Amino acid sequence: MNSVVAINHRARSSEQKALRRHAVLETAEMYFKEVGYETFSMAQLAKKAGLAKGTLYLYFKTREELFLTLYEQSLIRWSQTFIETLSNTMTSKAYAQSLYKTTQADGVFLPLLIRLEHVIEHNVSIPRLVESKRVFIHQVEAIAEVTSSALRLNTEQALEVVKTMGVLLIGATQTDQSPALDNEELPTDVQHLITSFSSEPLFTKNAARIIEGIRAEGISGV
Amino acid sequence: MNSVVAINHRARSSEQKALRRHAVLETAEMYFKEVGYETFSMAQLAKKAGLAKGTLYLYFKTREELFLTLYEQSLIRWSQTFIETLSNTMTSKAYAQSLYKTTQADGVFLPLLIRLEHVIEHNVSIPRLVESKRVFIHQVEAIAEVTSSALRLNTEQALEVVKTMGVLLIGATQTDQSPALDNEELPTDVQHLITSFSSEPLFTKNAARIIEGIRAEGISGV
DNA sequence: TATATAGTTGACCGCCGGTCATTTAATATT
DNA sequence: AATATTAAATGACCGGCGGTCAACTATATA
Repeated sequence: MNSVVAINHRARSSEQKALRRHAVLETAEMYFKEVGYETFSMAQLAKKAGLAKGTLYLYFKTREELFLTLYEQSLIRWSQTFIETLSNTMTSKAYAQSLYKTTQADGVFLPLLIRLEHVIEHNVSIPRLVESKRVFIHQVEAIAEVTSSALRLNTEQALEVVKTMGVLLIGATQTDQSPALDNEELPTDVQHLITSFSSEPLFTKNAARIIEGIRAEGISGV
Repeated sequence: MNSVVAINHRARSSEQKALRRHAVLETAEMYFKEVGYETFSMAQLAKKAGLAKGTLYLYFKTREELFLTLYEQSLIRWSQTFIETLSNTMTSKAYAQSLYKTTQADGVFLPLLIRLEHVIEHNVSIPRLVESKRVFIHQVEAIAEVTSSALRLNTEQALEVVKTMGVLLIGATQTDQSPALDNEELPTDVQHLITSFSSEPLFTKNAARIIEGIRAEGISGV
């Protein structure tokens, strides 16, 4: 039940506070993976972390600032993982597949990315938002640099690819968020619709089209 | 305050009930345009509609079923508008621009589309969900048919274009959902980021790339 | 006018995110 | 060792949420 193992009693030094904050984030991530964004409650998190609800608000101003922190962590974590999968010469398809696969493997990144702009950012202080955007800029630039050599594009093109992949990813994985209707309670026409919106081919096919489009524009000088 | 003009007293016939339901939906749409999805409350809606809260639940099982209905209405409305803008021979760019412009013009369609799969569909009965999916299928097919002649693509290609445009639209307009920070309280690097994610060029550029990609695949027989 | 039917109501429920006076553990001072 | 000081932690409390349902009452019928 109690996931706060680092500190048993009061956190006094800033070091101890950082540890406690970290422990809360770990518990929150586990809990989030269990129940998802909408069901996640601060009272439940407090219980799971072995703290009182009020204590959570000593470490995070709002529920959304907590989620923004989780998002940042997952963005950084995923970026590193993705970059490690990139080699010096790749096809657009291989690039897109690796991007898709690594985002899917991280159980936190995509669900938070999808909710970032229309939910999470709306209950967060402006300085905190600015800080988060800067983390985003930094990660995008890091990915763009490796993308440049992976796909043999100039810096500008690589940057556009990375930004566009993010956009496409959000759109393509939207369908994965539908309620799980494992059983065969759906009529065949609707089942067919759902399979035709399968996110994996939807993403990889169009990612390749976009990358090739950007590459072609670079050649012709558009 | 009271937007229910059609019926002053009890709705007894199924006709009157339909009228009242319709009046509630109209009030809900106005109210939604005012405050958006997260702030929208059933108690406030009841007040604005001049009804008791409990009465709303005679016409809609849940808040989400109400939103699903608003979404369906806006989908149908937008589809018709969009189809009317299509001519028999268009460039990919003109097609994409018209699609973008018409969705932006409808203040309800996009905000609900974005929340459809990960919020709205999760508190809705399965029969109602199936019904909604069928409306979606029908609209997609109608748009695909006109798209086919507008972009000179075969049926299959046109269908893929329409589905993909939806995905891209959701991704590209994500940034528009960020909190409005009109003033100059943001540092220039973050401002630059935001403008570089401007949804209009993001959508139209990549829409054109994807359409041309699909067209090219058709020619080469991929 | 009396009765039956069914549309409407709003007090009520459990739970939410968030607050803050109070408690109390850990440190500093004597 | 005893005491004073500090601030981390607490949890009762707040307003508001989506949703429910016994009671009420407007209307149609007899």
